[in-house]
Amino acid sequence: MRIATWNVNSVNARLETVVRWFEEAKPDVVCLQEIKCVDEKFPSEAFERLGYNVAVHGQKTYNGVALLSKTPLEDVRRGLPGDETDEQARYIEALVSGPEPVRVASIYLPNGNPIATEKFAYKMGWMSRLNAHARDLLALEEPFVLAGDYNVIPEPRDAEFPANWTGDALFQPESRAAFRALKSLGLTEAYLQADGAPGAYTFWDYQAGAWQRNNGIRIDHALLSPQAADRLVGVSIHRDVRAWEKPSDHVPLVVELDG
DNA sequence: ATGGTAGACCTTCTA
Repeated sequence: MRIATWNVNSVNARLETVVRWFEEAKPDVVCLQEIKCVDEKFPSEAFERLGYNVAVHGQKTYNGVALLSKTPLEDVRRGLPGDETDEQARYIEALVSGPEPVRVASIYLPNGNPIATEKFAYKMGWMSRLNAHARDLLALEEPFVLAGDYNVIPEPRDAEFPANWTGDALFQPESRAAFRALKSLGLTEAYLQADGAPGAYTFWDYQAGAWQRNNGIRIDHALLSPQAADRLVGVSIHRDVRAWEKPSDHVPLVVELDG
């Protein structure tokens, strides 16, 4: 089964592009981020027409995440546990049913810029809560995939111009350490399993000709539980989508699991 | 050092 993650930068502004990609890539499960709409404005019918079940955790104007699946979504959880006062819609998780069920989460980790503000503190707090939740999920000893826009550049090789990101929340030592800490819990980064080559970027800014200059970064990631990692067959980045008409600034990352 | 673009929405915020 193919599980994809894609920050679409407004699902309604991007609908034509998103539907086209669904038709071409035929993913089984998709984690969307930055849908930028409330639940009622999510274009569910467009995806249901393609045979997907839909679960949404939306928000007005900002953020918003969704899960789409060919098989029914059960046990849906909206919001990252650990802070009842957090109103930002950045996490949705569900059990993807089927002969070999997989729990899947769509993650939109806070950007955190500028550093030295409450935004960076929020990012670090969010990563700490994600770590705690991942520990809880690992205790279940089930296959699960945490996929999304992590807003973390893990290593210098994950940026075309790493020096440009000095002082940016995406490349701060604390952000990178928190990402490493997640992996240290026993999660497998799908990327490293299948493709260790540098330059495998997932984001190119709209500004300053970043795409034309290949000024990209790798910030969309998929972390797998041991039970999911055992089923990992491959990973691909749909880089060509960045050159389509009216593209998102992110491209889809697709993880293939056996079964 | 600045500004460049995109989206939601209404004037500025987020990225």
